Amino acid sequence: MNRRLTHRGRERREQLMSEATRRFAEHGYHLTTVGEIVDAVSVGKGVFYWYFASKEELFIEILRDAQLALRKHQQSAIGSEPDPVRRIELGIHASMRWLADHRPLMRITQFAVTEATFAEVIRQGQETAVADLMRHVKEGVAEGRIRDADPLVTTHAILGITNALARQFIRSGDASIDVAGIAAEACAFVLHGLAP
Amino acid sequence: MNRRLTHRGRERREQLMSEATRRFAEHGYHLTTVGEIVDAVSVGKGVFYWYFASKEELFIEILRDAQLALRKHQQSAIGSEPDPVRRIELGIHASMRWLADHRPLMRITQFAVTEATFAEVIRQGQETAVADLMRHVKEGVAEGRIRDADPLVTTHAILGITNALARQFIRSGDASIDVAGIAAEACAFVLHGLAP
Amino acid sequence: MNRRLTHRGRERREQLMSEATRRFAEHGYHLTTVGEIVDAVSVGKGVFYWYFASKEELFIEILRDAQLALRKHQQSAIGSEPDPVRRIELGIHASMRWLADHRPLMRITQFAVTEATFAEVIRQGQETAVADLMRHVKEGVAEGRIRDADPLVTTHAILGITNALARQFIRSGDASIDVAGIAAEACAFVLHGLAP
Amino acid sequence: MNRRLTHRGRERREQLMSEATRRFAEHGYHLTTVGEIVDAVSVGKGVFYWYFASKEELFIEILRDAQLALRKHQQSAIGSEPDPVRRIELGIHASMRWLADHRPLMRITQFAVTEATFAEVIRQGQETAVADLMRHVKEGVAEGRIRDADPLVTTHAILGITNALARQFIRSGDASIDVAGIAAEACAFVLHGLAP
DNA sequence: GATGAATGAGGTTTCATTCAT
DNA sequence: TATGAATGAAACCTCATTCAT
Repeated sequence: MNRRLTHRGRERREQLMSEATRRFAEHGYHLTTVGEIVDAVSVGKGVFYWYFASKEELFIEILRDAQLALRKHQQSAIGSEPDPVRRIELGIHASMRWLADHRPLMRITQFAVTEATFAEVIRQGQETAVADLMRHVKEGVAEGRIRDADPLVTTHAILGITNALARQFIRSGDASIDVAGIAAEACAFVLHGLAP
Repeated sequence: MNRRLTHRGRERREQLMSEATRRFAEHGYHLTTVGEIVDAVSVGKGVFYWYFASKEELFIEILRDAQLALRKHQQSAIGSEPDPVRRIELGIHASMRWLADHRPLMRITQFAVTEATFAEVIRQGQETAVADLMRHVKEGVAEGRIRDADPLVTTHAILGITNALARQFIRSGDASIDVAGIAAEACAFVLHGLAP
Repeated sequence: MNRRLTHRGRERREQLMSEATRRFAEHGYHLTTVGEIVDAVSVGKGVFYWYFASKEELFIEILRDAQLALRKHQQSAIGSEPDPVRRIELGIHASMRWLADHRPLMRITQFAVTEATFAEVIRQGQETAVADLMRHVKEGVAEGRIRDADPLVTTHAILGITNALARQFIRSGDASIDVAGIAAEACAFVLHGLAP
Repeated sequence: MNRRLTHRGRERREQLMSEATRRFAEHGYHLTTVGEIVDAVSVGKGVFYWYFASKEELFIEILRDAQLALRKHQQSAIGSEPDPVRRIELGIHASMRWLADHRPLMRITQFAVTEATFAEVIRQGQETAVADLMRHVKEGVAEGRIRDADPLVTTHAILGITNALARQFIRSGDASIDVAGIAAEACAFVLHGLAP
């Protein structure tokens, strides 16, 4: 499946990926058929298998790309900010922004979490995300800026809030949503919890 | 499907549901076949369709039962506690306990979230859960015990933390996990966020 | 695939096997499709997979049955004949008779020889056939009734003649062929070669 | 497909044929794909169809070439030997030698026998081989050197032995096999059968 | 109540062949 | 000559559901 592609080939491939992404997001992996995808792009079925080894492999590729892109977006947002707490805030804002800009990928990832087939890919992505974030948490604890609790739990709590709010408030296609506002509320909760 | 069942009939039905629950949790909805379920219970396919209108209906029933049971468990744990913050804590502990005791149902619910087919059922359950919790939050805000932010967001943040930690730390079959400890950490984060 | 079958079920299964045998013999394994077979029997595709795990498994079953049946036929023809040379003659006659009566199975076996997929099954059948025949050959050599050459080669030579003549003279559907005559000529050649 | 080819063109063509021969011999006709062949030779699919009208035509060409080459080899080995029995012996030796030197072609021929598609080609080759050999047999009978049986049957018996022993003892890639020895045993059997 | 049998649309994938470049 | 891309029929197989017994 590592073909050398012409310009036209690269375009086709991306066309198929984007159509597949849309449909996977809308109906999930199992209810999306290869037939639908190729019909939507108006090509024969063979084309699909010219560019992708299988439906599963395509899904995994989409998934990996998404994880990579989100991470890159976070890193570029955080830059070289020295304050660990500030880094966490920047990360939350960046994630929220990216998820809002790539809703289908958000849904695909959420779906993949529930399928044993993709567990390994998800696990790797999670692991990286946790490692990235936990670094900031530990540093914050060391500097006395963050409550001294189990950093792994703290990390998962932060991720949990971010994802839950993203899922709830920016899942739908409604573009008018105040993404920055949601991110700000997430940050506030992360920083203070329920404390008034 | 509202049959009057004999004693033996009720047993069969429950046997099928429990087997289905186990398999849905392990392989997901789509990869679990009716054939597998009836084979595992050693009955013919006709039996399945005697008790359930369809695979989908069965799944929905499992889902509804789970949501109901979790809610009951929470309510009985909260009792008539007057302090809203304390009620939230009790709710978190109860949820964590119940999820740990019903891991397959936790996984099934997580799966259902991603399927359009079950969106409505999930939405209803969520709505109830949010309403239940938000009552405490609003009361806490009114009493000045809780930071005055959008109560809906706050509610989802609390749910997000609870679910994320449950998913992460209670998902596996490992029975030796310190459920109460996880719940306590969740409460701590909910109450203080990162604040030291 | 070890189902308990009803009477009707057993009939269906045999109907499918016999239709498949006919077609495998006529067009070979690859050019015979499951669709053709079930259409010829006027059932849905699922029926095929209810009775057989796969097209390949069905083919193997036909093959094994054929090998077994031919061997039984040979053994019952040979009975307890004490003379090893006579046993060989009886075996040749029996083989020729059976092959003439089961032409499709003859063709299927000949086809299977050329497919790596079925090599193992064929090898086992061959091994048994060689062992059966070689016993007579060795005994004949010991009694001075058979030329003292490598018994394995001698055995394969006898099998080679039998199969070649069967293939050539009784392959076609022409029922008027003098099977016993062919068998007699095969025996004559086996006994004397070209010697006048 | 009767193109005038450049030198390089002829080389390409032979390269494709030799790769195809190898693969047809190893996996059979149906399981060998045009894609595999062109990939192995590192050319595009178009090249294949530039040199050959179809996969089938290619196979037939390989088959015809093989039959022709074997026949030439036999004839040159027999030369102008006057003794018909000796000619048969020389033919057996030559066949065995050639088959040992061209194992893939031996396998391809054996496969082709079982496919209706190639029946005609095989029939023609067989016919020629039978005619060639039968001439010697008839002459031998006329000279009283060969038992007076149906010459057609005798001819097929000789071919049957030769092919069976070749198949059994020369099929594998094992180069250490005593080809001349096998041929000698084949001749012995042909000359005397089982007679001591 | 219960079973084995049957359905058949629909799933993923393959592959000989053709075509535009 | 040569390639990558495209075709699309057809292959094998699955499975929710229904039905006759």
